Amino acid sequence: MVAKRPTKILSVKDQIAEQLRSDIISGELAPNTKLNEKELAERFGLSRGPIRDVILQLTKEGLLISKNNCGASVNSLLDPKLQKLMISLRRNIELFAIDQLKDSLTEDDFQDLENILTELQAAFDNEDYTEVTKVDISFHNYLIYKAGGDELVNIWYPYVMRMRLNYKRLTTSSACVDEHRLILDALKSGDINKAAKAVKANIK
Amino acid sequence: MVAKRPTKILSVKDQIAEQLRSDIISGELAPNTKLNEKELAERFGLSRGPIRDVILQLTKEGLLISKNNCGASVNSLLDPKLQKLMISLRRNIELFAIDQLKDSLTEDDFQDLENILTELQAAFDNEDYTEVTKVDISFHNYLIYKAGGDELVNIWYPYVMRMRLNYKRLTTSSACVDEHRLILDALKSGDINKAAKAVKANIK
DNA sequence: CACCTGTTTTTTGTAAACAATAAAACATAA
DNA sequence: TTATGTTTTATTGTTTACAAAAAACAGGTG
Repeated sequence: MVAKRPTKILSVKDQIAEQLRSDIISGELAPNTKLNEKELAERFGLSRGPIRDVILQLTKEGLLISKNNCGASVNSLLDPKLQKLMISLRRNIELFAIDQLKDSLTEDDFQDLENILTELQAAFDNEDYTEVTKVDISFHNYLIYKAGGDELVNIWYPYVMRMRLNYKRLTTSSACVDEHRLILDALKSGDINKAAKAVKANIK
Repeated sequence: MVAKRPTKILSVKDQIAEQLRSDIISGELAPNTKLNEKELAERFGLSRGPIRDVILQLTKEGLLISKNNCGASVNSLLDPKLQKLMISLRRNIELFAIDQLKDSLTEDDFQDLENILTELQAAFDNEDYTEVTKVDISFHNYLIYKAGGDELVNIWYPYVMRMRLNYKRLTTSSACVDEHRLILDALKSGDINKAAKAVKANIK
């Protein structure tokens, strides 16, 4: 049998979560917007059960905020102090990942990362900034997962999402692509310090 | 009207979550134990709905691990590398909290913290180590909440719980009380550096 | 005996009805 | 007009029933 890259199967809930995250990141769902379970259920053609699960999940990720018997709404922007803390925490995690990956990245990995960069550039060219954000995240996610699996992704992901809330309008400059190019090239050349520097420069 | 400290009202789900956390921390629910929704529902005298919510919540906290259509089980111990990372992250958060609290702690706060220390000592004397853990956490939680509210607590809490999994059997030494005493005294004297040092020494 | 295959059983995922709580609208009295 | 208390409405929390998936089991085949 041919070795095939496993195609990612997403559960219903994961797909809905993904969609809501996009809506929040894109600004379609502005901070403090109240989410109505019934409406969401109708929108996605489901019952309220799975919707409630997704809401709980996004609440734990910090994108939503829920109060007992009062429903959930889109969280507001982070206090600047907390945002600085989060940047520091996320850097800490990503630098850890880089360090772990020192010698374990294969040619296949580099190819995957190259492909992601291509997608990133394409998203820019299409001016699809929601997609840019998603691809950007997927680049980092690739490294984080490779370094620490689901466990590490789970502690990292909330920071990324929470921070994105604060950067609604991504600086449209394609500096984003360049920054990730720097990271990838440093990794390819095996220069960990350079990679670490590039990562630090990218997370801000 | 007399100023009264607001009594904490816990939702049904929060109480169940609390109980399950205790069971996991105490070791009653060992790593890799599979949780059955129906059994849990019967144990707590509820239907499966709220139980599922709690399971999802504890999964996000890292105490449980869930797979689609396969249920949830108690998470296993952290890889030592990841544990080191988590210690570093948690220190980062708690040092931030100390820094924020520099000038904002009141006499009431100090009294509250003193009371917690008294509870901690009492739990030790009773050799109720599950309670010790809970009170220990509540001490830190007090500071974290004071410094950054629910937002900060939410990013901090998972680290604490996840780390506790690794320290099943708390070193029974009452050094724990002393360590927290050091933190509190440093805070009282307004010596931030000393407080920071004491916190670092306590998180390990 | 190992291995595969189809069936039964158990468990989780989803849907829909019901109960309880909170928000809103309204009426009443100071 | 404002404040308070009541009724109505809307929304969330919970239960129950049903559908789908996974696990356990049994029988047949090499």
